[in-house]
Amino acid sequence: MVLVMAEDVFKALADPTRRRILDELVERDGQTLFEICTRLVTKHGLGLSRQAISQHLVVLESAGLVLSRRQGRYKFHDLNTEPLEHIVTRWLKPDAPENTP
Amino acid sequence: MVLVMAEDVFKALADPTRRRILDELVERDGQTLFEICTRLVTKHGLGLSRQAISQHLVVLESAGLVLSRRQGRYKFHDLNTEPLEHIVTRWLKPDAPENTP
DNA sequence: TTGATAGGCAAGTATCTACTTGCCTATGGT
DNA sequence: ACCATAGGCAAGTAGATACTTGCCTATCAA
Repeated sequence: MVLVMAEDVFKALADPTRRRILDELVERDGQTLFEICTRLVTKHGLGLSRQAISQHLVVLESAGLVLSRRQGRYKFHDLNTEPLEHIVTRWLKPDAPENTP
Repeated sequence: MVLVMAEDVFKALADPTRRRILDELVERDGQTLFEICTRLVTKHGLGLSRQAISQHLVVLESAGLVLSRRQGRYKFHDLNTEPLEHIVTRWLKPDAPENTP
């Protein structure tokens, strides 16, 4: 497993296009780059090139928010919500029961 | 109440210095700009000007993560964790977590 | 093989963002 | 009144970031 800093997670979430990509993967997991591209363009009206999406996926992977598995000439992308569950509790007061360590 | 977009919250959290400021406010609420400045410098070794911190506080306020109350020539800053509780659940599956492996 | 598909690499650009510097206003103490 | 403190405003700058364009490799199907 690759060591993922909270830094990377926050930076990955800072971009609206990357958040859209996560939205896409929540709706349908295991999409390829081209699938994500076409769905972002058609459903959200984003006029972005394939490379732009590809670079966003690299950022999301570095943050651990997306896991990819190669299969032939296809590369499928899966959402990984595990990094999301820790980053926010950092500032939540320990009075809430779900935040107590 | 000011309308706060999720966009602003994510952008506010993207900067490490702003996250440090939130850490400071978790530890001690109601600090002034100068208090935050000195504590960031002494405790975290950040060599930042007062204006830098001031501008960060503006961003945090716009995101709704910090609430400020003016009192004479002092302006006290309080942490508001309310925006943090919604932004992450966006990508967590709506059904019960951790029960479907 | 050839050709089409899926994806990656690298350089260039344009915009954004964090930070500084200098000057300004307002409040409180003496 | 004076002056120090607390903070804000605005312009400028250096670096980061999102996006494009062009070319390249790899896989599969005919």
